[in-house]
Amino acid sequence: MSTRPAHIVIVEDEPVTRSALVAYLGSFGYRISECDTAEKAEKILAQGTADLLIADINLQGKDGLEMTREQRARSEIGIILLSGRTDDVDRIVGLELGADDYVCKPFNRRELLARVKNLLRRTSAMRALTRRVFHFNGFTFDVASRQVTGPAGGQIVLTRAEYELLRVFVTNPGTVMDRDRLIAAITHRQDGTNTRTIDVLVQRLRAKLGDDPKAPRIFTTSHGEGYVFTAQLD
Amino acid sequence: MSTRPAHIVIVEDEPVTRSALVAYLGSFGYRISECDTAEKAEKILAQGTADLLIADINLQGKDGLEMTREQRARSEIGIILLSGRTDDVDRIVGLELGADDYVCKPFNRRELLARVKNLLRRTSAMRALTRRVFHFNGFTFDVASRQVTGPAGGQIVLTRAEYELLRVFVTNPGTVMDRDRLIAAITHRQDGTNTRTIDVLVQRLRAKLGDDPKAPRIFTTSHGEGYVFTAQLD
DNA sequence: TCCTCTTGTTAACAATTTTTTACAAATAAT
DNA sequence: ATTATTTGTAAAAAATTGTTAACAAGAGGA
Repeated sequence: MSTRPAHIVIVEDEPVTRSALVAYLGSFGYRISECDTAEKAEKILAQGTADLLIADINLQGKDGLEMTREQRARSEIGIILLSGRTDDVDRIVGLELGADDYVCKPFNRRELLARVKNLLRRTSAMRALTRRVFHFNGFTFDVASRQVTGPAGGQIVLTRAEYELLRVFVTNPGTVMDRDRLIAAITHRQDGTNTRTIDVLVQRLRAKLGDDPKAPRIFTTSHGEGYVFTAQLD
Repeated sequence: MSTRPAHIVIVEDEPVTRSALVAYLGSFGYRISECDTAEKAEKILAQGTADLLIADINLQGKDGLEMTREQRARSEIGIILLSGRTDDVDRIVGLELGADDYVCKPFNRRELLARVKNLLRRTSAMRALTRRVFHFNGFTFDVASRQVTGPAGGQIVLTRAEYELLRVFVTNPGTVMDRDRLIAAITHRQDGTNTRTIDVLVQRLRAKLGDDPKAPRIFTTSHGEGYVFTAQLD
């Protein structure tokens, strides 16, 4: 079965270790995104396409433990922590935060690969089942079934692009996202899609959810930057 | 979470370690079955009710590695291996056989508990995928007998291709699958079958299960990509 | 074998969705 | 206030999908 390769995000600020990881795992056909800071990794994770996160526990700025806490709050992505120290406390804290595994450096590549494989087997099954439902301004958005229910209770049918766009917004509330990022999240095409497509899609979402651009409550325009989801999620 | 407690099978021939494990994990509400040999454990595992296997790697007779190999061939149960030695080779072999984790004695109880929790979170999702009878939107789909029963109770007869297609959908809920992948799943031919065949088959499935493409609840079109099964499995 | 029936496949055209284009309206800067 | 830039909207164009119908390939029976 020729299914798409798993997407692994690697966060490691030590260049040697990082490139070794990227090269080794990449050679097994995985799609790899490499980052040197938590912030860059989170941009990629926000798109919701990643299957596995491999993060160093000691990063400049936000560290692997903090990333684990934040990711676990919002997704069921697989998490493997890397650490230079063999510290019992660190390891237990990481695992209790929800990291699936904790590997100490220097690690054996074959062992890491085996752990990656086993974990991906678990998460690929999980991803299909996790049900995520968002509530905002009286609307209900079920990501799995792709259904939106309005305040009055009626079904609101979204097209694929509208659904993808709403999913990106809802999973990144309060974050201004530029058109390029939004396009990357919704398009299935290779070539460069016109950024104005986003404006049209936002307009259609606004029309379907009854949001007025002059007094926006859900999708707010950030002039010169992009759009933000400004509804309160509850 | 008010579901039944997870069922953990512990195989350890050293009485002290075993009773400590049983007492500790049992105190967190798990249902524990304890054994001192692989053979006794397999009798329990054969019932198919277990969620997690914790096995010592060095047992009299059949050992933990052999158990891992055998269990992995037939089920997706979670497996944690225990070992007295800190042996790289043993650990890698265990992981490559499909064990989810490998813990060296003497282990920290809190760490083991964290690993058990994390793994159970993964396997509970997975168990749903190895199901052979699916329920969704009032329908019952028995994969083995190829029978579909409608909400009203009547039998719905599927053709071979329709059955294969429904099986692929139901075993990959929430995953957008392109037409090539769906064709590969339903046809046994090598030559290039027209991808539009899928559209026609999806249409026929929709007709038989009463799904409206304009407001889909079961088979959702992902424009430019393929189709997704978006019914909630329960 | 021939016929009949069922299923799988293809083709054609209608309907829908996505993307582009064009222009009006709004915003920010000079 | 004027200008340039950016966004909102509508409508057309391009791409994709829904639907129907017809044809082909097998299966089973007379």
